[in-house]
Amino acid sequence: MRAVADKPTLATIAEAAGVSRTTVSNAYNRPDQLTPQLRRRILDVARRLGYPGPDPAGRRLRQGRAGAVGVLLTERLSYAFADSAAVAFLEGLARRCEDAAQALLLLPLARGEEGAAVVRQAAVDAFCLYSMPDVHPALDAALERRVPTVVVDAPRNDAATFVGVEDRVGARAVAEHLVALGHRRVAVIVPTLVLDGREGRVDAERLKKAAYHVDRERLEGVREGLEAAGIAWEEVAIEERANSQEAGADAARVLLTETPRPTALVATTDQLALGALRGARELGLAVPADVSVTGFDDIAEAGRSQPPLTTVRQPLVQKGAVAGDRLFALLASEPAADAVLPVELVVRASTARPRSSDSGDARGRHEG
Amino acid sequence: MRAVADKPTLATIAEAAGVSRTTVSNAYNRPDQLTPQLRRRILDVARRLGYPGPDPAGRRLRQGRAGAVGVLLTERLSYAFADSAAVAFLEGLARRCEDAAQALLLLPLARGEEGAAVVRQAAVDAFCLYSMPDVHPALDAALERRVPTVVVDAPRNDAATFVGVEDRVGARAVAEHLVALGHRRVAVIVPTLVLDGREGRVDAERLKKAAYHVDRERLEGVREGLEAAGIAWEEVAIEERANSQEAGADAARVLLTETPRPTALVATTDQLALGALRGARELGLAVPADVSVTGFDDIAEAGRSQPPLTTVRQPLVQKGAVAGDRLFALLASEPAADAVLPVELVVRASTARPRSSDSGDARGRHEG
DNA sequence: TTGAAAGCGCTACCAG
DNA sequence: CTGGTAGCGCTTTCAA
Repeated sequence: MRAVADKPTLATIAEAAGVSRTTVSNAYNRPDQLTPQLRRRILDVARRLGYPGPDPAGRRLRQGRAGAVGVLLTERLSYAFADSAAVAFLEGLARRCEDAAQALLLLPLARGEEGAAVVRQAAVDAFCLYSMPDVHPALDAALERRVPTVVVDAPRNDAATFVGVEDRVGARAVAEHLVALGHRRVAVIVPTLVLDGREGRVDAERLKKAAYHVDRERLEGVREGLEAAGIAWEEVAIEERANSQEAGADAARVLLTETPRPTALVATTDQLALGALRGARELGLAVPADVSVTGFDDIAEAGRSQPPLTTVRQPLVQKGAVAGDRLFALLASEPAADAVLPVELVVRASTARPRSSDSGDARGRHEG
Repeated sequence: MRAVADKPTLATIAEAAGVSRTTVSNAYNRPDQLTPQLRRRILDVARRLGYPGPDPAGRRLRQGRAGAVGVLLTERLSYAFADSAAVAFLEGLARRCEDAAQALLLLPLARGEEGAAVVRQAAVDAFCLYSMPDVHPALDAALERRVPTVVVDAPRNDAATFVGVEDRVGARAVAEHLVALGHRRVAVIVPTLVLDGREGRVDAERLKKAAYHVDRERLEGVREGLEAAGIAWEEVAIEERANSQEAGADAARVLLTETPRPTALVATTDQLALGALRGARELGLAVPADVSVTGFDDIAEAGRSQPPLTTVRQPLVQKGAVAGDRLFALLASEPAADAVLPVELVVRASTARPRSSDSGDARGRHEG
């Protein structure tokens, strides 16, 4: 007497239906290989015994394909969902996955060895690494798996196809735009540069430790744009904050209550910029009359804020779609070239000439 | 001579290192079971041979656990990422998954048999079904898997734990709020009710076909609130649109150019309501002076719009976290009771008394 | 159209 | 601390 309590398997059904395991398997996966009546009979037996269909684990092992793409997002998975840019990227990637009937395995990214273990054990055919820090155990673990891998934004790696945007070009364009308007006293707000999550003023040493390629590029772009106009980078105040609107507002409050007050705030993400807009308003400052504010990314909300945000548009959804294209090309053993997508300065109403009394930075020198 | 080109497996490494497969396995999974030197030697051999570590598929089969939770989102996966409410839900769910070191397998939801196949083949330990239509092949496929399952929002099912919110209560509160302000001519905007994606005016027949429990509940709540004030439900105009701001603006333009013009627009999602705000503005109508607008969900943007949106707050992130709690309780063979989370009417600046000339619906009768 | 045999790559168990 | 054995549940030949 066999134990009825055991979970039924293909063999259970085969025996109960008086056919071979092959036939049961075919009933599920190749309906054309057996008569409809037999198929029906087998499926009925399966239902009666509570058989949930062929166990994916067995099939996976046998077929050698997982049917899923692994995704590593920046750092904490839950943070990614609070970041419009990451979500828009996922939207694009998901479109391609839908077309290919592939699932998206989002991996939780614990710091340290544990995070690496999750990646090593992930049942995936490929990896998509989105905006990861330069060094991270999970990153190495993914690369060691030697499956087709696409890196989005960072870090660039010989073993993986790269998809990114012209971060530096965009940031420089923002700086040049402000300079052209006559701004000389510019302050910068960036998302936390290092995994320690520290917030506050960024000094040269801290800058060197910046863990994300994207942050470094955008800062470098701003620097190029300002220095080209003869503005000393060392004197530009940089505040780092968690990448949220609340934090952006806080950074703006800090920067805008310093003397001399900056005439322009360059945030390297729209989230921070939208927060800065609010922070300025809370101080009773008008944007752009009292202070100009710029962002980066052009998330949907950037075009709807009051005032609408001057920012750098990067094709977020398209970036996800391109990453998906590259991934599936790789999976099909086709070549997948790196892609660097163009950005575009979008001038809206959050930037304007500084008040004439504010232009130049002479007063700043006096008070400094 | 064995083919060197073959992908290395545990056995390959074991042979090359002159140890058993067990020992190699232990080197990866139970470092404390062998001397550091031996472990190091084995790992070196593995690296040299390009062995990417134990294949997850084999382990899965052996251990019987997948290490992932399957998620089915509404309809198209890519649409979900464009829906702030769904994204906030995912944020909450992701938090719990991180804590449990479980991955999130997002399944692409093709219509028809193909969609069901994806679900049947998904390597997961549990399912979370988020706001699915009443009938969908993938839904049945998930339930047939007989793994722990949590249904969020809909459809309620005996085989799964339910997590939802007081949709009807919230919608009724909105209607009562408007009625209390003196509104009599109210029009409604809902997301597309049926999977055919049709947009436009909703008649009684169409209403009966509504595929989503949430939509039905919210409409029912509005109806209750209006009828309690003696407003005839049959005369309330209902427009259905894709759940985007653009579509909401379009619906508002249609409704607000009809005669008599409604004095209040009730949208059953914030996305639609935010669009309606814009639609009204584009017609040169002031909110709330000329027309009141309400939403549902209280997504982040609802508090930042111009004017800030009167809406019903549902705890989106918390809903995801609770779903995760239930899921992991189920996985631990613990009881997991249904949860219906409370909602709260949040009155902001998008609602006000109608102009005195507009109050009552007498004029409407004349013109109709 | 059906069935028998042969593993896919791994880990749990138990004996040394 | 190490190794041999025995499957996990499935699909894919190939032969009948």
